[in-house]
Amino acid sequence: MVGTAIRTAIGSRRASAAGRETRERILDAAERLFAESGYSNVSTRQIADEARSNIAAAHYHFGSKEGLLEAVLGRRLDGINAERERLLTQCMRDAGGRPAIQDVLEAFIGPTLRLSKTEEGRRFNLLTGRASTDPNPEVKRILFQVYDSVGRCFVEAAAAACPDLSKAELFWRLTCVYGAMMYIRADNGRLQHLFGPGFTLSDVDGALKYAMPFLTTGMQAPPSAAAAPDATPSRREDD
Amino acid sequence: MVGTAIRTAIGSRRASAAGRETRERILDAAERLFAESGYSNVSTRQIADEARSNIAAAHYHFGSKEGLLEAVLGRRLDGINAERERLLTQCMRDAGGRPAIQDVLEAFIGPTLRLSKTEEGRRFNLLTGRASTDPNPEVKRILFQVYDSVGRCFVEAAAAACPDLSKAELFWRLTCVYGAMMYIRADNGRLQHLFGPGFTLSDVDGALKYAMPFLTTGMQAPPSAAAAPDATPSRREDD
DNA sequence: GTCTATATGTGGATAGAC
DNA sequence: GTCTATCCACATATAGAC
Repeated sequence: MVGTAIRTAIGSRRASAAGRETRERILDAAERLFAESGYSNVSTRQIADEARSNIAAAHYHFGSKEGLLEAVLGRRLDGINAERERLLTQCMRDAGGRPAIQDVLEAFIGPTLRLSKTEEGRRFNLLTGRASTDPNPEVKRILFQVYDSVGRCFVEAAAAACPDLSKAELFWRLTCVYGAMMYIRADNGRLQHLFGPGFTLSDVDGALKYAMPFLTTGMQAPPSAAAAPDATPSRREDD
Repeated sequence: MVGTAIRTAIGSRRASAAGRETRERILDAAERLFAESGYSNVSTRQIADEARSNIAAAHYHFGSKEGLLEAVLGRRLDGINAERERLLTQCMRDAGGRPAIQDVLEAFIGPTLRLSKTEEGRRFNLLTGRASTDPNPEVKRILFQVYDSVGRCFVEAAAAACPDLSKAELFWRLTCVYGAMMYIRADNGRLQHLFGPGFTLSDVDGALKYAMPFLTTGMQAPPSAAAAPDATPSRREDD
């Protein structure tokens, strides 16, 4: 509705020690509360209170609640996603355009999973994991924008790593990969509830040791057309 | 906050043709709107309008917005989850306690994926997929309650199908399975956006043909301890 | 840049007529 | 059972003093 909010406030911000501190406190508070309760369930009031500031300051710095979410995401994702793209490009180049799928998965998923080694990183993963299925159009728009570039790199690299998969099969397999990655990040507690105490999705080593091989093996499954029951058993056209 | 809402209204409901019609119209409207926008982003007013009724009627029949969500979920899940449990129990029994993992996955995931064959089933999957990462405590409580029993059946059957996996490894693999299943249901449009037109998660045949084998193969990966780099290559203790 | 006070809208829930 | 009218809490956003 008010998409044309005052972005000038952001552009005209100049170095001011006190100002930057407030700004960062608001970002920290927003990140924490968005992660805990979800974008739509948190008010700018709560954020301002948590930041020991007030609503007006939040609007002064970020123009709107939407702009605040954008800033919260950009603050961390700009760096993370640049690294993921760099790793993806590099493993493509190192392998002469035919990377191993485990390297591609590691480049795309590894950096995000490892975020959970710190408490604030874990919180940020919770935020993005929950946001990934948020129906709010504002949230969707921002996510599509922030993840578009790295997502394209990933699909391209995965396609190069699995040249004998049809585009349809790649689509479904990468959906499963995305799903697993986001579910780990969103950490909804379902499996912990079923498995009892002692199991946690925040265990980065467990994720790398157990989830990554699951996904790698799944990606390496033979193409479904060739694996169909009673179908031509051995002939395939490439590779 | 108001968890002790008037449940008597539900209990005291007796057969009344006009009443039941209104009730069903409200459930239909709530299901549609919850699926579209998420529980927290829909007001009871919108639901009442969509049902060509009013807020008071919704509160009369369901006591609260929370009670309404509970009824929306129960209406379909009671049947679906009973069927899933029946299938899981059956494939355990048929295999003498050692079922094939693909049968377990099919029993647990198949019935929900096939819901998407109808438009209203697809909408319902959207609703539950989005709800699965909803941070709202009301939503979490209801989901845990509605899925607890079938979830335990599934974990038990999966453990029986994969006896050589440690509990930790099973935990992580089933997390991946859950993640893929929920991501397909939540259908956030990310992969369609990256793959372009012609690809859709509503394609039930595609899901069964491509996603299920991915998950089955992942579950069948050798245990990670034995698959560790440069580790003992062939000796394993069971099976 | 930061605040208080406020404008303006909408949320869930209920009272009470019919 | 169904409705209108209403209570009250809280949302985003802004005006204007400092």
